[in-house]
Amino acid sequence: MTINSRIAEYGISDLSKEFEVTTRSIRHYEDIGLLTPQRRGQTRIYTPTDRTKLKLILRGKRLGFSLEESREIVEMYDPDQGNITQLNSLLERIQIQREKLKQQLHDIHTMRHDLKEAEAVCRKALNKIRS
Amino acid sequence: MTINSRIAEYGISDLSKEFEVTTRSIRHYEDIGLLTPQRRGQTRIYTPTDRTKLKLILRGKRLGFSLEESREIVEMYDPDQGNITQLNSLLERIQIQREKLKQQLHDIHTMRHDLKEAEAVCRKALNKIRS
DNA sequence: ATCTATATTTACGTTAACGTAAAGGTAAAC
DNA sequence: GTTTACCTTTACGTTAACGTAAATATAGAT
Repeated sequence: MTINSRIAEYGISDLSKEFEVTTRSIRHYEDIGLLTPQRRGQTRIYTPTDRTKLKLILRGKRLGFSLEESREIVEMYDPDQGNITQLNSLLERIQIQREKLKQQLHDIHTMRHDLKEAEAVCRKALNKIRS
Repeated sequence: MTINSRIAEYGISDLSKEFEVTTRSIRHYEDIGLLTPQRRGQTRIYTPTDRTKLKLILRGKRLGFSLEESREIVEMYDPDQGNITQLNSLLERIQIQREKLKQQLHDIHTMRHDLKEAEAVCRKALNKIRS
């Protein structure tokens, strides 16, 4: 894909390489409506916004989000700023995400602590063997 | 399940209720060798160690770990403290887990920041409507 | 004794998130 | 002008992590 590098746009393999994800996956995200790139002919052209959305999806994946959960995140980045009801529902979902992240944060801290212990036990065992 | 409550053991539905997970899932974890409860007759009896392992599995799930990834964690809690090679490989895997958690931690912080921004935008839009 | 609750095994079904292969279009390079 | 390197669509396949249903066992309550 030779894409104009002065105005910001990307080909599918550009994104594929940058984020180390297959083109199949990127197309899949489009299939389910998470991405909606433009077309030049029949070739997909991605804007910086598309790129950011992809980044959000992949970050979600690293945190164990399903694609449906990531859809929420993506929609928060690119919200339907319509009426008050929608905005309030958005605020609510933001709050729910916060809670989830809080729980994950707690889990990570606990797991880090456990790993420290595991390492200590391990090192002790090694020392015992050496002596 | 009526289980002796002085010595610590649990029935499958005890654990199911405590951790809000189906008995099917608990049996599944046994099917793939993540749990190995004793039997009384043909009924499963879980020790505190089993319970802890289950807790580790579920914590892993909340962080998006696959069951195979959680197997690593479980085995760290209950290691084959055999030879030096095994202990060193264990130390290595502990380090790998650390890296992964570090990345997740970073992702969480970024996402929290993004959520804050999203909320701000949202509140601004609400204020604009009201005025 | 029989109802109720909970346990078991077996086995087929389901969903998400892609993988993979086939068949073809396009455009620059040699 | 034909290879090379991409791009496309279509469609069937795969894996993980259970769900769900059926048939059966057991133990305590009425």
